[in-house]
Amino acid sequence: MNYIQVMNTMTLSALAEPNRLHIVELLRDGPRPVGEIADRLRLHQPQVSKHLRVLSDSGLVEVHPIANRRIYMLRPQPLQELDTWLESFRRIWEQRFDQLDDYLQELQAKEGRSDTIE
Amino acid sequence: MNYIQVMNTMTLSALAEPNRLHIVELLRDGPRPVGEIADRLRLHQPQVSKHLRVLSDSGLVEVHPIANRRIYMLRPQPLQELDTWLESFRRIWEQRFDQLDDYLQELQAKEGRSDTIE
DNA sequence: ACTTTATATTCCTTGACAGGAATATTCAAA
DNA sequence: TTTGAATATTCCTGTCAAGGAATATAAAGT
Repeated sequence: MNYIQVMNTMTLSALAEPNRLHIVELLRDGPRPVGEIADRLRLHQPQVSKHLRVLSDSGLVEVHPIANRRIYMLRPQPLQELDTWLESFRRIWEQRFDQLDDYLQELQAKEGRSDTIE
Repeated sequence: MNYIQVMNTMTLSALAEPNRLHIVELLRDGPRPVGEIADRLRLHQPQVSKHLRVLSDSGLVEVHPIANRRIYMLRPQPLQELDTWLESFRRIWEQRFDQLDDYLQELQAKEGRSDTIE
């Protein structure tokens, strides 16, 4: 079977915001409580909470409440899906240089085949 | 050397728009002129042109004018960079289950070390 | 019971961006 | 050199999302 890869835009738009991308990159080094994220990225706590909510809604992070604090941690799944989606492009990177030629041949063939309009 | 992967948000926000993502997924199958993209995705030509401009600005596609038409084609680079960026997360997917424990240990160590405020 | 600490939520304003409609540009064909 | 086909651009409008400021909530310490 040849599954057609369709990508989820929620993941992409969550990552597209620079501060959120930074948060994700920070969490790559391990789980962090909200306050520490705010400190390290020099953001105000409320904005960090809001960004974390978006990341959480898109499944990119999960929370672990510990006492007073809430520890945020990366969830692999969405990034793995992104990886799988990219997989479907890898084969193309190799044949790349033939693509345009192929298209042109296809085009010529079509026009040579008949003079009438398709 | 251990390069810290930083990702470009232009690529991500270009891909985050559903119609643009569809265009990219369509171009995965080969180069296409604007009109055909519009037909296949049932979009109006002007919007397609506008989306293609965004994709072009972010380096995701390149144009090849052929007579009257302009053939758009994927450029591998931005997707490859995305792939490289994801690479930096792969190691995490394995140690994942230890992460939270590690963090808690770290936390305990810190608190056990002294009673004074840091 | 308060007070403090950590985090989340709400309200407001502003800017970016997507789609629609109309128009401009470019090239080819007659 | 006018006409037509393919594509790009402009202008307008509405929507949505991000940041700031203030406030709410929740748990811990005293």
